[in-house]
Amino acid sequence: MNDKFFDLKKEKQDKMINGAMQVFALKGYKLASTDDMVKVAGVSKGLWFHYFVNKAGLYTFIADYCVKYLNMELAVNLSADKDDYFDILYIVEETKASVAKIYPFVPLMIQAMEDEKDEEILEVTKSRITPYTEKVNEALERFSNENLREEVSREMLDMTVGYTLKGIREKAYSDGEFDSDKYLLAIREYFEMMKKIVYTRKADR
Amino acid sequence: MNDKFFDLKKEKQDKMINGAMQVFALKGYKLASTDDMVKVAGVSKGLWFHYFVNKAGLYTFIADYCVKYLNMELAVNLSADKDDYFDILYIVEETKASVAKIYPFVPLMIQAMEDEKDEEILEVTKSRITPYTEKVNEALERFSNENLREEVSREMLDMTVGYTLKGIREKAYSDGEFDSDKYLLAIREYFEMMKKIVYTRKADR
Amino acid sequence: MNDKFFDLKKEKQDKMINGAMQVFALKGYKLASTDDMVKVAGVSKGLWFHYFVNKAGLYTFIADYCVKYLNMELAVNLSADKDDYFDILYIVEETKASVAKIYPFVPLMIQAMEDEKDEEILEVTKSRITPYTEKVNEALERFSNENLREEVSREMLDMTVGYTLKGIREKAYSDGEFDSDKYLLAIREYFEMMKKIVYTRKADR
Amino acid sequence: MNDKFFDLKKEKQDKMINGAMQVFALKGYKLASTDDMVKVAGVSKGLWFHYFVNKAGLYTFIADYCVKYLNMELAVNLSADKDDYFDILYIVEETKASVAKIYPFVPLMIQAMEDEKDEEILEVTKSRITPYTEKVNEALERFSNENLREEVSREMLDMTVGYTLKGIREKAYSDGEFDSDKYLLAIREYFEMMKKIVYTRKADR
DNA sequence: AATGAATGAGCCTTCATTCAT
DNA sequence: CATGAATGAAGGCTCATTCAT
Repeated sequence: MNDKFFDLKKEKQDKMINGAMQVFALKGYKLASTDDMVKVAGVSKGLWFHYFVNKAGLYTFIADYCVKYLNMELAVNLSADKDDYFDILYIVEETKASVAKIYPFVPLMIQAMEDEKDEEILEVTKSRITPYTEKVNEALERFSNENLREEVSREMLDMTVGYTLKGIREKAYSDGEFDSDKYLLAIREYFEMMKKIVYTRKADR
Repeated sequence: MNDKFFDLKKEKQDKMINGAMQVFALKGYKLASTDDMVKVAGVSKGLWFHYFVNKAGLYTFIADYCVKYLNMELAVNLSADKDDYFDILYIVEETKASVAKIYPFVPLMIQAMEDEKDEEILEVTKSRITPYTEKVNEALERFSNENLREEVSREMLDMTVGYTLKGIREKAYSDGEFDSDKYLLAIREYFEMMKKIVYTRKADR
Repeated sequence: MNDKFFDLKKEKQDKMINGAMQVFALKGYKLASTDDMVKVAGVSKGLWFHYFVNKAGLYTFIADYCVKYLNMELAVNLSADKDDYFDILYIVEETKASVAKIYPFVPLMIQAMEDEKDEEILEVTKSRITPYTEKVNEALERFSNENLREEVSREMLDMTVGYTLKGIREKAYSDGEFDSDKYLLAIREYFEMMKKIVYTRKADR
Repeated sequence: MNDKFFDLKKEKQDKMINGAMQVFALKGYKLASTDDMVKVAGVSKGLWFHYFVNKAGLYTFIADYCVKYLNMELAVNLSADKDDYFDILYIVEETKASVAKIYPFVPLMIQAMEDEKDEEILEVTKSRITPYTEKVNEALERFSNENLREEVSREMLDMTVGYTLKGIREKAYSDGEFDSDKYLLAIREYFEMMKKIVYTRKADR
C-alpha cells in the first residue's frame, strides 16, 4: 500500500476504511466491488487503487487494520485476572462492540475473515486472523474445566458457544446497522443462561 | 422452466440437479458459475439454459425441489406422536441425512438458502424456505416448555440450538463431501449434552 | 491457448490471426487493444480470450505462428547452393512477400517483434525471433567476404542493408496495405545498385 | 501553452523540457505517461498541466522547441559553401550531437516525430517536422548528382542513407544514454565507406 | 435434444486531467 | 506558483446468456 494514506485527514481515512470494511464484511472478498465502495464511502474508484494498489492489497490492509486495532484494545481489556469462561468471552465481545463505535463493521469483518473461502485471498485471511484467535484462546486457557458440570465437555462448550456467538453476531447486522446494545444484551442473556446450566453449583454464581 | 426436463432419464435429471445444487450450496447464488456446473454435472452449458431459461430460473427450480423433496420425507418421518424437542430436531436432521444419500447437498442447500444475501434472488429464497421452516416449527410446537429448567428460555434454546446445528452442518461439508454418519454423531452428542443440562430432572431421561 | 482454435474453420482462424497480427504489428504490444481487433477482425471481444487466455497469450501465439510459418517457407526456398549475399537476402524477402499473400502482416510483425520494447512481453519476443534470425544468418555465412571491395567491411554492409530493408519494409506498409510487388521491386532496385558498388569487379555480375 | 513557463528559472525550464522530451522520444506520444515525466523531471504532475494544458499541448511545445532550436543551430553551421552530400549530412548530425549536449534527446525526438503514428498527434508532428526536413533538403540541393557513379541514383542514395542514419541513431540510444562520440564515429565510418563507393573517381577525395 | 462457439455487459485497473490547498 | 489527492473514461478480462449447428 501507499503510506501516504495515513497523511489523509483521519476522517477521510476512516470513511474509506469503514466503506471497504463494510463491503468486504457483508459480501466477502470476491463479491465486494469497487462500485459498492464508491457508493458506500463516496470516494472515487481510482482513489482506492491510488492507495492500495489492488483489491487484494486493500483487503489485506483492512484485515490487518481490524485485527491490530482489536488486539490492541483486547490487550487493555483482557486483564490477566479474569478467569471465567463467559466473562472472558464477554469482554472480548464487549471490546468488539466498543471498537464498533468507530469501525462498525469490525465484528462482522472478523467473522467474514474466518468464513472467507476465496482461494486468492485465503493465505492473507488465515495469517491475519490467527493473532486474534490466539489472543482469545490464550485468555481462555485460564479457565479451569473443573468448573463445568461433568455432562459438559469443554470441546462441546467451545463449539456451541462459538457457533451461537457467530449467529448472534450475524443477526446483529441483519438490519444493515450494527446495534451494539442489542448485541451485548443478547450475549449477556445467553451467557447468563449458560452459566446457570453448564457450571457446577459451586461455580455458578 | 421447461417441463420437458422431466422427460429426461431420471439419471440425467439427478446429475443436473445434484450438479447445480452442489455449486449453489457451496458458492451461493452469485458466485455459482455456469462453468462450474458444466464441470460438475458434465452437461453442456446450453442445456441448462434450454431447460431453466436463466440462472435465477435454475436456482428457483433447485430451491423448490430441495424443499419439496425434504418436506415430503419429513411428512413421513415426523409422526405426530413425537413431542421431545431434541428428538424432533434429530428426526429432521436424520431426514436430511437420508435425503443426502440421493441428493448429497440438500442439507447445505437449505442452509445456503437461509443465508443467501443476493438481492436478485432473495425473494425466491425466502418464499421457498418458509414451507420447510413452518413444517419444523409446527412439529416443535408439540414440545411443552414446561420440560425446560426455569433458567432456560425457549427462545434462547431455539437460538443456540439453531446456530449450533448450522455450525455442525457447515463443518460436515468442510472437506467437500458430506459425511452423514459424522454429522449425525456430532448432533447426537450435542443433543445428549443439551438434554442433560436444559431439561428439568423429570424430563431428563 | 485453447487448442480448439484449430477446429474453427480455416477462414475464421485466418481472420483472427490476420486481425491480431495487423494490430500488434502496427501498434506494438502495449498499444494493441482488444477493441482494435474487434473492429479489424469482426470477432467479439470475449472470443479472443476464449481461445488465447489473455493478451500476452495471444501475442505469443501470433509471434510463434509468424516465425514458424515463415521458417517453414524459408526451409523450402533457401536452397543450400545460393551463396550470393543479396540473392540470399532477396530470397528471404521474397519468401516474406509470398507469405504476405495469406498473412499480409507477417513482414511487419517480424519487424515489430525485433523492435518491441515492452518489458512484459520482451522475453517472448526475443525467444521467438531468434530461430528466424539464426536461419537467415546461417544462410548468409555461405557468402565469402572476399567478393567485397576492400573499402567495404562486411559489418558495415550488414548494418546499412539491414537498416535499409527495415526502412523499405515500413514504407511498404505506409498506406495501410502491403504492396508485395512494390516492396520486391524496391528491394531489387536497391540490391542491384548495391551489387554494382560493393562487389569487386569479378564478383559483380 | 502558458507563456509564464518562460518566467521560470532556465534551469527548471530545461529540466522540464528534457524530462518531457526524454519520455516522448523513448516511448512515443501515447505511451509517454505523466508519471514517467514526474519521475524523470522531478516536477509535480499538476505543473505540467498548469503550463501546457494537456498532453498534446506539451508534445506540441516539445516538438516545436526541438525543431526551432535545431534549425537555429543548423542556420549557423550549414554555411552555404558546403556542397558535398556527406559533408552536409555530417554537419547536420554533428549539429544534433552538439545540441544533445544541452538537450540529450533532441536527435531521438526528431526521429520519434518522423515515426510517430498516433492519429491524435499526427497533424502536429508532421507540420513541425517539415521545417527541419526542408532546411536539410535545401542544403542538399547544392550537391550535384554528377558526382555520383552512374549506377547510383540520387533517390536510392537518399533512401539508404536516410534509413541507415536512422538505424545508427536508434542504436546510439540503445543503452539509455546518448553517446555523442560513438554516434559521430559510426557516422563518419559509414560516410567514408559510402564516399568511396558511390562517388565517381573524380569526386572521391 | 445437445453442444459449445460467440456475444457483450460489467468489473478491476490504469492514466490523463482537474482542483483544493 | 506548486503539489499531489481525486476523478472518471477507457482497456483487459469474466461470465451469464444466445444461437448456429
